[in-house]
Amino acid sequence: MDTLHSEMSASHPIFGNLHKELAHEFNDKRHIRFYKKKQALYYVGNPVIGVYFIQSGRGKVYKTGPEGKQYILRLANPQDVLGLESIFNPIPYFSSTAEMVEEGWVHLIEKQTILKLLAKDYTLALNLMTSLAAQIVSGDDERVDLAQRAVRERMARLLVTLSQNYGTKIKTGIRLSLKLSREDIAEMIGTAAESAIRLLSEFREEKIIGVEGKDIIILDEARLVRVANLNI
Amino acid sequence: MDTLHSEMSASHPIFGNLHKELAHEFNDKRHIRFYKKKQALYYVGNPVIGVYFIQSGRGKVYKTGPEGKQYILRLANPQDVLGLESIFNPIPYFSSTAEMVEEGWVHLIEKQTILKLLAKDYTLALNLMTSLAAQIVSGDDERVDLAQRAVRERMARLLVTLSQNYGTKIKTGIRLSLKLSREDIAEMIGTAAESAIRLLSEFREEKIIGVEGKDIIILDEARLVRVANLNI
DNA sequence: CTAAAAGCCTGACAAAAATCAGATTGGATC
DNA sequence: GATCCAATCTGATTTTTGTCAGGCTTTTAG
Repeated sequence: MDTLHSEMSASHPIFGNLHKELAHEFNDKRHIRFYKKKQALYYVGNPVIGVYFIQSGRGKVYKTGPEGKQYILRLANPQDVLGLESIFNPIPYFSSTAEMVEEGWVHLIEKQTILKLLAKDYTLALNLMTSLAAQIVSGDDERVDLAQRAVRERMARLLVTLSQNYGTKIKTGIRLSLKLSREDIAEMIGTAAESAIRLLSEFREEKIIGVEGKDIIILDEARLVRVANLNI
Repeated sequence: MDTLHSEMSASHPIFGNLHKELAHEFNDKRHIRFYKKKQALYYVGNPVIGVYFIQSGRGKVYKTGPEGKQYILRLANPQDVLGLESIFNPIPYFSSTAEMVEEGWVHLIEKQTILKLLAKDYTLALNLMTSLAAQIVSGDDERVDLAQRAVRERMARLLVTLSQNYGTKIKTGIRLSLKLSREDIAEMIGTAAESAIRLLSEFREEKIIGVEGKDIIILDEARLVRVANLNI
């Protein structure tokens, strides 16, 4: 099957630009597996095995707070790598849980494979550090948002970010076909599901977005950016 | 002067364990400078020059939110390195601002020095990734806190964390001699200064802490941990 | 197909925290 | 020591957001 034999793309932000032989070694060492929706890649507290490369489908990484409520730290698209922070963290257990939001094929790359290749190719180290650094910077931004912005702003900002990363242009605007529940959306901005629902209804009444089942259509992106109060 | 000629410790989490010759090269390439209280090491948006190693004194790293209010992302002790996430972030500008809270000596290690040494010693890359990963994990924890915990819990948690990292044991408890204003404290947990003051007064009435000027004495750590609702 | 469950939505109310206003203290400066 | 300015503190009020309760709709499972 095609999916099983595909090589890692040369232009990939982490695994691209590696020496030919290393790239091949990488491909030999991968374990590939199909995950269903809601199936976990790894659980918080479990021993770290390696990192997960999403070939198809979508994942989410979350932590559970004191009252048992999830907080979604990041979403993962095809080509994204999950669990990086855990393999380098001194504590050898996963610091979060990852599960699929949409089913798909996922490669497991074992920790020792990464470490072995790291020692051989300096490019991989640089790529990994770049990826980790980007994760820190976006996490820092989100912390400022959580600390200082109202829920309405955070929701607007989330929709803007999601539409940039996962949206597809259609005649009337930008379509978001993420299979996220209202609860998931609420958990991405740290609010109650009811508040998230209310806000989406408000945005709908204000003609900023349209809703078609689970899909959200961004109708007035400029307005949304204004609500998000982003100074980009 | 002693301070100027000290070598980087062999046991340092980032610069320790390097090959002898590299360690020496490192020491040659450092720029060392004295910074006064409130003096900035770098500003958000400025081009990245390198990373900053705190030899003595204390620093804080912060971002400014939409209403001009600061959010303090992390404090830095002697031996800590600031600006790592910015030198590997693809965008070549600092993503935050860093300034001294207490005066001290700080080494600037230029970006190209780091990159050059990285290519030669795989240990440095591992150390750096470990440091970045730890930063991600603690940032993730704080995001969950901001999203799901009440201000009172966050304040308790902050005091616990600060006492662990910066506290000194005295007869009556643990003394925190950070020169932080109430506003600074509020900005570390994302609340208004008034709320922070009120909470500290509450804790004082409840005999959980004592206040002597800017110093805070943790009188009842067990109780504080309970208020923080930490499941460690 | 039908029942049961899960998810979505809305209103009413309660709680948490921000804002505003003013009083008091403390430290720096002359 | 007297004065000024900033930081701290407290109370009153408003705003925001969470919680609870109930109805409706869509999926899922048998």
